[in-house]
Amino acid sequence: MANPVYIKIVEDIKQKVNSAELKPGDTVPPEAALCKEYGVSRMTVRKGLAILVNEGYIFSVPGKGSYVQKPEVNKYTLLYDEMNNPINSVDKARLLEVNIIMPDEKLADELQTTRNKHVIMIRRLFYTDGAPVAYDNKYLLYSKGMPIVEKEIEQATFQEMVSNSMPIFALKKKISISAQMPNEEIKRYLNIYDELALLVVEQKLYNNENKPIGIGVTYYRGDYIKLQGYSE
Amino acid sequence: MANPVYIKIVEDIKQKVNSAELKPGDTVPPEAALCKEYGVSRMTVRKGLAILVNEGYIFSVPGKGSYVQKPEVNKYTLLYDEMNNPINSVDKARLLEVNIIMPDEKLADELQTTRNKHVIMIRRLFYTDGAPVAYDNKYLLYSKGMPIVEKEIEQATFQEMVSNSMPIFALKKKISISAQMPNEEIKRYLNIYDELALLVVEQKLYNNENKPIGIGVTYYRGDYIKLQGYSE
DNA sequence: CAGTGGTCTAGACCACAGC
DNA sequence: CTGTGGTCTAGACCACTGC
Repeated sequence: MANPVYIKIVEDIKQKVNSAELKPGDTVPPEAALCKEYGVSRMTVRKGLAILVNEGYIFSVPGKGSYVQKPEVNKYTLLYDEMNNPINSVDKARLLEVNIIMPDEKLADELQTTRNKHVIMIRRLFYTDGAPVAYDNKYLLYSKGMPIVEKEIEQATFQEMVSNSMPIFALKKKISISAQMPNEEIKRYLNIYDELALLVVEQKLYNNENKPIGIGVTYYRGDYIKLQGYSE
Repeated sequence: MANPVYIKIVEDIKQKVNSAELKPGDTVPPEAALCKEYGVSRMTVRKGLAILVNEGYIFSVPGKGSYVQKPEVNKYTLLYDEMNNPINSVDKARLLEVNIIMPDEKLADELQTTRNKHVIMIRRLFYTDGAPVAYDNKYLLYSKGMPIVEKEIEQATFQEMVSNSMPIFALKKKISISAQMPNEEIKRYLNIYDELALLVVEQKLYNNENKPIGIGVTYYRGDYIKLQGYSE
């Protein structure tokens, strides 16, 4: 028993929850009671409860007590890297086009900017074993320090493209995943002759004031990519 | 400034990280220094640092110090509910088949069971506005207390199917997402006459000893579903 | 050895719930 | 009012690191 006391408290309560001895909505014994039960000071008990709060097992209401939380059954941790996925990896990227453009109305709207502000457009192809596996299209609000040198852009992930002008920690991202059929242009780029589905991943990057700074769509050959996630 | 001191400490350090004044790998000032700087006791400083550890900003090494963490750029929180997604919801489910079967070798292997153990097979269709939008296929290890009453199964999510026999908190889940073309059977079920891609979501459920207790695959019409996630 | 973080105590005062 | 959780103190001892 090298474990600290608060870990014991955490494990005991987890076990009670997992065995349904404590059900969602039930009250956890008050801190004072746990102090007595384990013969420890209140700070030690609170450290244990803090861990349970963090892991989503319980929540506390000041003045009332601590309660067993309803589990968040629909939340998963998804691992997504533009150029690496569990069944395949991009080994080469080729720049099709990089341009500074004025956004059309739809794009200006999505980026919460105006039509007279510069936007960098990047179009790339990703390759695995010499074969094109994904078509990638990004739009970035132009700001100083951005890489517009082709060499720098070619192999960069979305994060890396903006990280020159802002620290990566301040980035918020949204992602949305869907399945589509390829249009003629994408069929050409990805050498698709038969029927093949695309996995489409849209990314939107925001700064820490929640202003969008870039959007991107990557179209993956369905036989190339598999995204994976987990919960607990 | 109604905020407690430790929140102030958290915000100050976050700001330093976000502004690149502290870069990944840099040392955070030792606790004793922060105590002096803020004129508070060590426990208060430690509470602040604990939050930063939890949020992935820093990590601590006993005997050495605390360091700024490299951000986990590839982790997203994905919201996935079999019957609800951001652009649509299932309003009706129809049971195609429920059966107790003996698994073939591949299935027995995936469920880490043997071919003489009972497995429940469930096949369903999900509907939105009267039209079929997804075909769902699940295999559950049979255990006592499981719902094999058709009424109960029809509208149940994967979690709910097993929650009678085990508390939902003890569930671990893996999910994998891909895009495929429908086969003839699925085309029939989902009324697909043209070219339409499927978004395929595989789920695998484990108990808290990491033994698989069920696997399921749901085939969604690509024009029906969009999965969404976020980071930060 | 001194400096670091990890654990823990035995108090304190506060704001808030509910009676 | 009592009981609850939230914040905070001023110490303590430990194990580990690096010199």
